[in-house]
Amino acid sequence: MDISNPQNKVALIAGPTASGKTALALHLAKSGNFIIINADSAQVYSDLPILSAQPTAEEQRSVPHHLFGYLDGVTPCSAARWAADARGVIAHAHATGKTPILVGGSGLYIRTLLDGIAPIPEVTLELRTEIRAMPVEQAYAALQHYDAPVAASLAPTDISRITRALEVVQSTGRSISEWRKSKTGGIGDSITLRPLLLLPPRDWLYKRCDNRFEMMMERGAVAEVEALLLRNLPQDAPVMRAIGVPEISAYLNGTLHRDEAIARGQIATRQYAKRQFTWFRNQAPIAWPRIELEINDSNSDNFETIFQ
RNA sequence: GGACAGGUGGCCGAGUGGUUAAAGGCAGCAGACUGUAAAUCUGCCCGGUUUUCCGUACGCUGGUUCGAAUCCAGCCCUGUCCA
Repeated sequence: MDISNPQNKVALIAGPTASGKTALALHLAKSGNFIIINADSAQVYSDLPILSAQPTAEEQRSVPHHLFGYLDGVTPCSAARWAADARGVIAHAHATGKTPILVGGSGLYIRTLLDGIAPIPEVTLELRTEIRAMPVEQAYAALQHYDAPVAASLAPTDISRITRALEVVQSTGRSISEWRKSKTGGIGDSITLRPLLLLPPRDWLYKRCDNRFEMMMERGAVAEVEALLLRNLPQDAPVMRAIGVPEISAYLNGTLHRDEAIARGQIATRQYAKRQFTWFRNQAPIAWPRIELEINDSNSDNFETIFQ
């Protein structure tokens, strides 16, 4: 245990996209010996600094930032992968007397870091690719055959969960529901968490989503997607489905006009914010403080209590 | 001025006499959520406190019919074409 940081404090600022997390974290981080750690599943990729709304290079220089753009788009991230990486960064921060601030909107990632996750062995790329190539009906039928109870618990249309359950039984010979009876790797019990959930007014949030996407378009999002497309990554790679990539791709290949691409990108952003809102509102521990205010420069200081 | 085409629920768009509160899609709202989660999926979605209930509804007005979004007449509006 490190004497300079006896409490192993970890701050967390979570909330939907465009809720002002990044700015708030940066603002608060400047007041002390902090580092900022990304907790967003799209901001991990180096291919999308603009479209995934990573802090600017300048911002990243003002305070140490970690796990932003640290993976190449060919490497799909996962909750477990990110959690392991975050664990390492946090341990190092604590060892050097710094307090990490986790900032992000990926609820599952954050939960995995804190609570751990089922210790399921890595699934081979071959099997995974094979299973993901299956149409839903076929995948569901296969799951009914290999793991009927889990199949029964899932909607026959839920391709994402069906394929995961299927790849797990097929590669380990054991039901995913069995695996899930245990969780490993969570650090929640060994740290002092200072969480803060940002759940601002909906109309304010949506306006910011709209503005943000337009700003991205003006600041190079198109060129970013253009470069990404040249890489010919698989369509289902996480980077390829980041908000804005499909919309801007459609614009680039002439399927959509610029205005339509923007409108759709804005809608996708808002819908995503909405989903995150629902996640944090209902999935996060009730004890976590919820801030239902609009975050801005004039009230940011009020949240310094998060670090006390 | 004339000829066609068309006006459907917030938007797009099916429906051409009853089984239609009106397919489907979009947007919106609510929810789920353990390894690609910026993913994936579910419910609601004209109004009325639940309903096999009531009201209102397919440009407007009137008509035909047991019954009309669907047929007829007139009017208004939109698009394309001819003048």
